Amino acid sequence: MTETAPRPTLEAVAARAGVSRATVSRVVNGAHGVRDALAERVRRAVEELGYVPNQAARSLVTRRHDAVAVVAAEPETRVFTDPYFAQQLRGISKELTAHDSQLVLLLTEGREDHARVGRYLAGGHVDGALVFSLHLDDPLPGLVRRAGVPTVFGGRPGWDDGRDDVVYVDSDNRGGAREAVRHLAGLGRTRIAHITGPLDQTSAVDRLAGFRDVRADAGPELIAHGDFTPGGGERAMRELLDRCPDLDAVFAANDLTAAGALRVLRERGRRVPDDVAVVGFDDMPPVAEQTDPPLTTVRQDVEGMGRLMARLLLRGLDRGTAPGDFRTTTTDPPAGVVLPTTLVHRATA
Amino acid sequence: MTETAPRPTLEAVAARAGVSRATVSRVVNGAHGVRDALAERVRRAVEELGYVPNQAARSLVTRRHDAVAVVAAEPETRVFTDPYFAQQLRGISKELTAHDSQLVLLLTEGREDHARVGRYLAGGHVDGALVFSLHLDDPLPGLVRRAGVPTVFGGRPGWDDGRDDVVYVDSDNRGGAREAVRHLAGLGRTRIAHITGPLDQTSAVDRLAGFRDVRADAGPELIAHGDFTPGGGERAMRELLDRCPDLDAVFAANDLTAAGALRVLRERGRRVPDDVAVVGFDDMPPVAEQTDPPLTTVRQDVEGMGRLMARLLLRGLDRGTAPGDFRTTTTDPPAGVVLPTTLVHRATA
DNA sequence: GTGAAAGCGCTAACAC
DNA sequence: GTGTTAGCGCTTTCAC
Repeated sequence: MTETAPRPTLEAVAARAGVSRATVSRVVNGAHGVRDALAERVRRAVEELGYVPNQAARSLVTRRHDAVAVVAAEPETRVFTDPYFAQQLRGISKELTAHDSQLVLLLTEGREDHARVGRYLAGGHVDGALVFSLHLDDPLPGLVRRAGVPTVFGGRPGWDDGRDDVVYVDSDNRGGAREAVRHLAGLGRTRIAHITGPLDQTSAVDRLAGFRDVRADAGPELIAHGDFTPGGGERAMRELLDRCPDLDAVFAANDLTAAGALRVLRERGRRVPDDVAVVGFDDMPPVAEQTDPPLTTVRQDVEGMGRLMARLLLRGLDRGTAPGDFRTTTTDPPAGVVLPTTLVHRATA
Repeated sequence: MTETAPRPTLEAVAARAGVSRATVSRVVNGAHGVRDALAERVRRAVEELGYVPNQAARSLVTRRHDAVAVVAAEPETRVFTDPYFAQQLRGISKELTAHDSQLVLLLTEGREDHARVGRYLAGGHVDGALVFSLHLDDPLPGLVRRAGVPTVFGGRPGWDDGRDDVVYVDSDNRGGAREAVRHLAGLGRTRIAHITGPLDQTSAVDRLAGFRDVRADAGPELIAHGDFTPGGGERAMRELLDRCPDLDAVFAANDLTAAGALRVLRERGRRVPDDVAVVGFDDMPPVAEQTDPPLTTVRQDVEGMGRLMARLLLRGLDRGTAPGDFRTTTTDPPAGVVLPTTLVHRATA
């Protein structure tokens, strides 16, 4: 893997093809207005020399990089075990590929990583950034703003920064939650409980809000806090059953939580959905379809969210205007795009 | 996220601080030999202007990028669901961070991605690459070689390319397998079977070789092919039991395979380890500890492998010599580094 | 249509 | 110690 051999430059190709650097540049960049014969000669020289443009030199003058950073906090390798993230990334990847842009994944594990990522972004390696602002107090949003890189967020960011020109893509967490709870109510359930997600994430906050929209009168005994994990779901479900043995429905903040809740319900001898109906959120295939019984849940199009994030970013870049400037354009797309959710009926409600 | 404001340049900082560009450069790069007073003035100017060095310009002259690419084939989002990969990545990440180098994860989903990744690597964005050569026929190794970037491989690459200066880090798959099988033999087992991994990966090939080293006389009826998944393990185990109902031990090519095998053994009424002893490979905590009974398995230090890969690459870069050149140096570290494995005794053997 | 020349922002000799 | 200067490899006016 040695090959410290000096790469050929534009100059070398020009010499070999017997043309000027300008002409080679035109051919390499697919510009028009170069006579076919010449273009062919240039292409052959490129081929023979194995010429590859030096991106640093190119970026220095064009200020474009054809690369987009995806910044993800990676606490405890979670990013890699979370199918949610993988799906979103796949959507992003597809869109960027179509645009011939390179995806650069930047992981942050700790505070010291933040500085490095900040430098990387500000240093002009990428045209823009896609950021998952996982928590309300996440330093990432501030960091990318300071880096001055066009950015689109995945999930509504907390109001940590005062600006309202933040571009983000989110699911209709609140609306989806409402639909779930209404469905439960429509089934005739009257004592509907909610197991929340970690309330330092807007998605969890919004789902709780949706629950409250429909059950404004729900007492605190019907709400238990989870953390988006099965373990959290189990704990919360036990709490709920202890406080409220006669509950007849549960809206869990996500599928994993619901899976944990189902386990506890079975363990306590409650039949699902006869005694207690359950609805989840996410519709992660490996989870929702595998629960026993299969989970009724709110589906969000995670891959679509990823794709849309990338599209918004690229669109902004193409216009030569940062995404944040959308609102000032005539078409005026909203700064935040919220994707609809759909209720998927399976066996638990 | 607007901020199309032009970034300040070295020039601007120099002007503000009333010094030359060279001096600013020295201060910014932490060089010695700048009088404190001046350095302080420069630092203030940097601060006030919010100056961040333009990496493209810097790389253009230094030919360094302080970034390393990790190239991973991502078939079916597998990379993200595989704890093995996550662990390795964590090791890499730690080492790079310590060296103040940025990790850039390049995912490839299809053939068209390969060309883009090739361009990215050859385009001079990174100082080196860490590549997981998953399969024997993987195009990635050839691709990075053509890109001419110093590279270290994770796992022994197949002999697809004729060069022997390939640097790689691997576990002692063969030795570990031998130890596993010897342990089984030491238990007095005489009909020891093996469930292989996918034989287009060298790790699977090597583990099979280790098995054969100890049981050269094992007939083909004692070997079944798996694919490193629980499902494959189940299928292979059924085959083995059908062909060879009296087998008394199984060496599975990895933990997931072993987990599948255990399920089938239970289903068929075989007691583990009394009737059939089982040993796995990997010691992935979430898998090996959770099987019923807990799995005896061969542990490999995956995070350590990742760390070592990064270290080898960085060491080569620091010397100004590509890793492949190690063999020509006096210290002469081997091109391939093989990490030892250890047998972890739990309940299945 | 093609070439010449002027930089993009930075570092590294080399003078002073 | 500090400044001056010459590029790194490329794109892009602007002449021809």
